[in-house]
Amino acid sequence: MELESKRIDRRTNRTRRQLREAFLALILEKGYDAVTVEDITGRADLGRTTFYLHYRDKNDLLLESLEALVADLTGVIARTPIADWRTSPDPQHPGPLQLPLRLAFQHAAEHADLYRIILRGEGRTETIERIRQIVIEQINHVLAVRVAEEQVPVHPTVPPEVFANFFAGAFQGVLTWWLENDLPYPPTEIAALFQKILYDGASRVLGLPESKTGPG
Amino acid sequence: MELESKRIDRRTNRTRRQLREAFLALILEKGYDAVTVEDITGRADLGRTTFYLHYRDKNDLLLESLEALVADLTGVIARTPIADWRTSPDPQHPGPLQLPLRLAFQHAAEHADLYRIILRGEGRTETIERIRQIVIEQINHVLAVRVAEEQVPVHPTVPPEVFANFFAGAFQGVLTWWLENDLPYPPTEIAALFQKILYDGASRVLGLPESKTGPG
Amino acid sequence: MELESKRIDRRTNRTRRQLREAFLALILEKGYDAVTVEDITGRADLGRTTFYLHYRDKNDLLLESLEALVADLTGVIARTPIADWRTSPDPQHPGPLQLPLRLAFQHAAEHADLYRIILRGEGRTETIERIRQIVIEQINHVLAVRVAEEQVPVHPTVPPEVFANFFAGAFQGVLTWWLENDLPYPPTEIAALFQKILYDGASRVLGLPESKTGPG
Amino acid sequence: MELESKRIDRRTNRTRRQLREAFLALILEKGYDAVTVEDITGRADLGRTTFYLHYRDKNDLLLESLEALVADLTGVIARTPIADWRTSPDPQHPGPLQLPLRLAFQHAAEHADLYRIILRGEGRTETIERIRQIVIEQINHVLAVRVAEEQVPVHPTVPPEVFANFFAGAFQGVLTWWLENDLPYPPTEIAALFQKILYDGASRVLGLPESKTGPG
DNA sequence: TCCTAAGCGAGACGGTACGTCTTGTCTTCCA
DNA sequence: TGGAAGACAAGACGTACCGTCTCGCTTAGGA
Repeated sequence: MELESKRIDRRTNRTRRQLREAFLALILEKGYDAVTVEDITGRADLGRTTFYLHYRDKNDLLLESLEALVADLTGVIARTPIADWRTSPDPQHPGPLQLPLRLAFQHAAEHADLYRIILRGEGRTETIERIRQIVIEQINHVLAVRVAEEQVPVHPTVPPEVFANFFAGAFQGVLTWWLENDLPYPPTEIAALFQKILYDGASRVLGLPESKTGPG
Repeated sequence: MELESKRIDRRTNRTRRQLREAFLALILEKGYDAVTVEDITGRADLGRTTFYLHYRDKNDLLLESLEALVADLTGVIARTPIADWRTSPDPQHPGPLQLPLRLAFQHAAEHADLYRIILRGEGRTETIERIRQIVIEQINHVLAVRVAEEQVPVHPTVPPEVFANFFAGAFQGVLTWWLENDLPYPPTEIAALFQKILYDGASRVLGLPESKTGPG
Repeated sequence: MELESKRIDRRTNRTRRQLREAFLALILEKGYDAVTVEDITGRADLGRTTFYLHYRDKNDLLLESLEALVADLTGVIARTPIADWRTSPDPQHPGPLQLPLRLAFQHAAEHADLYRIILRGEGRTETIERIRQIVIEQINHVLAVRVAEEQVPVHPTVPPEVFANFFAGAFQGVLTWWLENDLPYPPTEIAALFQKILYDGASRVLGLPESKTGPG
Repeated sequence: MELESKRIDRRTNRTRRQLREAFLALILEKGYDAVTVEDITGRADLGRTTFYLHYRDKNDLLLESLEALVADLTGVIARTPIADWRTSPDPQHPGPLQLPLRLAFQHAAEHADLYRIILRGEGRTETIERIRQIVIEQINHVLAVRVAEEQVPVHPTVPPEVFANFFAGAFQGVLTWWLENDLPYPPTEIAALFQKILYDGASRVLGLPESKTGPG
């Protein structure tokens, strides 16, 4: 394993970091499309050739950062015992994905710039789609677990796919707004607000007269 | 009115339409970035120069279509009496925006290709953002009306902005999924599903144990 | 003949004159290459289409003027009896081409702007070459006449072609200088100076010690 | 010296030579105006971009060659001792500029193609004008020296400027004819013919009856 | 006096060339 | 051996003119 990276020159890491940082800064300044390779190497004080020594193109460089970020997030979530997902951090308001949601908001707060880049769709919308898929998979997983393990009678008034995309979209919407407005609430709180709307529904949240149908 | 359009050559409309159609088709085939002006004029059987006679650049051409679409949608909604918004089409399940939501899904069904282009973020994400803003404005408008006219006690357990972005994101999420999967439900039905999740909340929809808190 | 120009609108002449004058003025201002058809019609207060109604292209328009000029000059010369060529206007200093030379300088004075344009090589060097050829033909004609009619023993120390090109070049050189310096001498005088150098030779004109060889 | 040309890629010289040669060949084939940059790079087997890497435009490329040529010619003349100008190569027929004239014809013979291009007025007439000015300066220089150093009584029957332009024009005329007719005489001989006409005058050369006026 | 052929303007259109910009490859040199 | 410098090809861009064409308006001269 790792055969190819035998003995990486110390400079290599430095160079790659310079390129990465220059690029991210430039994206936030001018937008992905407007940034040229020459901009990046200029800002990083490197020759244009050097860029191609490390990355195939602009997108390759960005993906490196984004992949790392995605990996980090999924790692953080994977390291929490699934038993805690429902009740933690707040056993008063149990709900599936409580913990992962909070962790996601926290993760976004810690890497706000990168998340902004992603959510603005800068890195060719693929990444935003990647994250969407991760969210959807987690939801499907949880839904499946509920059916299988918890013996809940399955009467899906709403097709799981619709629900999952509703969830993922709402999450993206709230997260984007939160980041673009410079985190007006702490991560825990925005996570709680999100869950309140999601689980209780607009009718209760807004104090609307209840619909006449039951839960399905 | 129409003072500025003195006396337009009859050919003009034909030419612009050809360009528009060629471009939209090409975007769906190869994606916005990969389409060159020469591709467009080639497909439209026109000279490259002619393109620049009508549009400043690729984006200008796309925006024309998108602006028209947005204007059409807002027109459709504006023409419905606001009194019908809550109770129609289904007085059994009243809810603000019932009608506009259904109209939006119907509009998307009628212009599925264009909506796909927009929701994939092809036309430089500005348009997707435009639509988001329109949705958010409508929501804010309805929330304001409720407070002002209906004398509902205002106890916003959730800040309106958070709710609006939740709503807009969820809508975008469901709409995207629906279009990318070739409209697996009729517009009325997907609109109903969306409203069920939104108004009733995930807990009731999925049959989860209710949270212990009331509506706010 | 002239069947095609049945009934020429009076405007036509006016239009062509406007175009011609605008073009010549513009050439003197910016040089032939830099003048566009739009420049011309703009200056002439006409539509671009109208230009092509009368001329095939820029060069065609210029040629019209130049052809007229050349025709005029050859006409003027042709109308003088060849018997006068040698001795008039100054019988004291007889010399072939005395009269045509003076007429040419006078003609240039009367149409100084057009001649400037020609001699600067603006109208694609063809015209300058045309005039050169006319001069050379006249010289050859005179040389031939001398040999044939005057029974002069032919001992051409200098090949006629060389002499003719020497002559034509010298003429062009003096004429150009004269026009570019705003006619510092009257036509008669510059013609006389030219002939003095040409016929007497630099040695006598400059007071150099004579060459040891005779006339040939 | 040469500080600016730090370290030029070896390919550069090769590339520039290819471009130069392709261009000159094409000018002789189709004329300056009809040659496009793509023609040049096509012939030179280079990319169009590469052209702009080395030259600003077509004219810039041509000027490089022409400047070099002019510099070479003036260099050749400047290296001859001025004492030899009058009597060499032929002390029998002394005359100012004898040597430079012969050198000029020889130079033209060695670079016939380039001279043809110049004399046809291809390179925007500036260069032809440059050479004219050089000739005129040399003549003025010689005339001034004669007056100052040789104590010749100054009775300029002909203004020096007129004489200089006569000379320059005649030289251009003979040179052009000589080149366009593929050098029908060796350089030495055409130089001698030119000087014979110039110094002896047309009357003696053609065997005309002498004018009654003396040299001044 | 009408009416009709022309001159004319406006502008769409295809085409060619331009000069610029960015990309990615490759080569050579330097530390 | 990593990096800098820079030549090069490829190809898209947006602009500038060109010459052609069509469409209507205006106007002058013959019926």
